[in-house]
Amino acid sequence: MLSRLFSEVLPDVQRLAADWGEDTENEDCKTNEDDPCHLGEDDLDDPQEGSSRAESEMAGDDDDDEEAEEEEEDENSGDKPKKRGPKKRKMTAARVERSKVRRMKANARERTRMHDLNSALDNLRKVVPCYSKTQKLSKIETLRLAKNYILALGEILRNGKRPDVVTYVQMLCKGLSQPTTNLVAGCLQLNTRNFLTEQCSDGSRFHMPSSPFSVHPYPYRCSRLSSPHYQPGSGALSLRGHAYGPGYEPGFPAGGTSPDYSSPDYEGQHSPPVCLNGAGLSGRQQESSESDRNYHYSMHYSGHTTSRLGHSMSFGPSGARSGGPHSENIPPPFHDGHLHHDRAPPYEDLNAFFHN
DNA sequence: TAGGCCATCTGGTCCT
DNA sequence: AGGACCAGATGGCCTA
Repeated sequence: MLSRLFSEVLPDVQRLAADWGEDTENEDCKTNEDDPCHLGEDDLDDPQEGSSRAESEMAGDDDDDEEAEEEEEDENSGDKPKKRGPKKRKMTAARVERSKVRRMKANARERTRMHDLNSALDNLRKVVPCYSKTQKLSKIETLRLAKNYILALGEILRNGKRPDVVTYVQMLCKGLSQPTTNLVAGCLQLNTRNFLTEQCSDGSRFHMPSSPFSVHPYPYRCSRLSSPHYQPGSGALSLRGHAYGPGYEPGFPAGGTSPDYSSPDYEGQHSPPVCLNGAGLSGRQQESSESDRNYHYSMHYSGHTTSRLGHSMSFGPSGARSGGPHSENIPPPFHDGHLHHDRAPPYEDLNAFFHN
């Protein structure tokens, strides 16, 4: 039955397709297997409904036959009043197939595009003050934090002096969600504490490192477990309303006790290194058991390693495309799997720019 | 279970 | 025609 129907209808379909300048021998259907854009390999395993639906449609000939039959009926129904306007192209079987293939290609492109976008976002995550491979900032928070970070750095450069930590954190956290705010505050606080112990022998005041981008001698241990002041869920580090809670250290330059950032040491210096503790980011904790293992959360500044500048400067609008899909122009040290203190954040660019 | 976040599909629009 | 981009819809996953 089906074969008879097929043999009767197919010639008409082929003739119609030929009338429209399309060849039913067109390799579109075959290209589904050869097309690089075709959903193959993992795509075929994609549990997404749409894909499976499209594939099931691709596999089914009955639908096409029905459509072809309908078209034949339409052709014969000359009694009906003709519609005005541009004649709508009939969906021949070939056109249906082409449409499906086009849709699948478009889906594949869209996936690739979103993957590129996400990889770019990942790279952005790595250069904003808080970064963790296991507890990623959400997309929107990453963008907000990046915007605030740029504004903060610009403000620092404009004023020529460094704000106190509280102000700095407030600048960074403007408009961020409470968990992210806590996170950033926790980062800065922990890092400040580290610098107090490492570089400020007097211990009375927070000081920025004397070198603009001094490299940390070792990766900071910034997990929640490493912070004796962190209290899970307490919101202790909230900057909203200056509710610092038990995590806040009185020795910080809050209020009017701001250090003398106008000292010559500060010329051209940038924001303090910050690191990420494992706490405070709600909803994104993928492997809580990893909190013990993830100590390499810090941002590290290395202004003297200008040899990396060339790599950093390779960031650009065309960077994402030049290396093909999923490949940003990121030098190897930026990729996951490296210790973060090996990374050369683009602060160097800023530094180099103002020292040229 | 509700809400947040995310990946994917999909159709529309604009541009080449 | 086809690609890029966008926004809406949908469903999955995770956490509080």
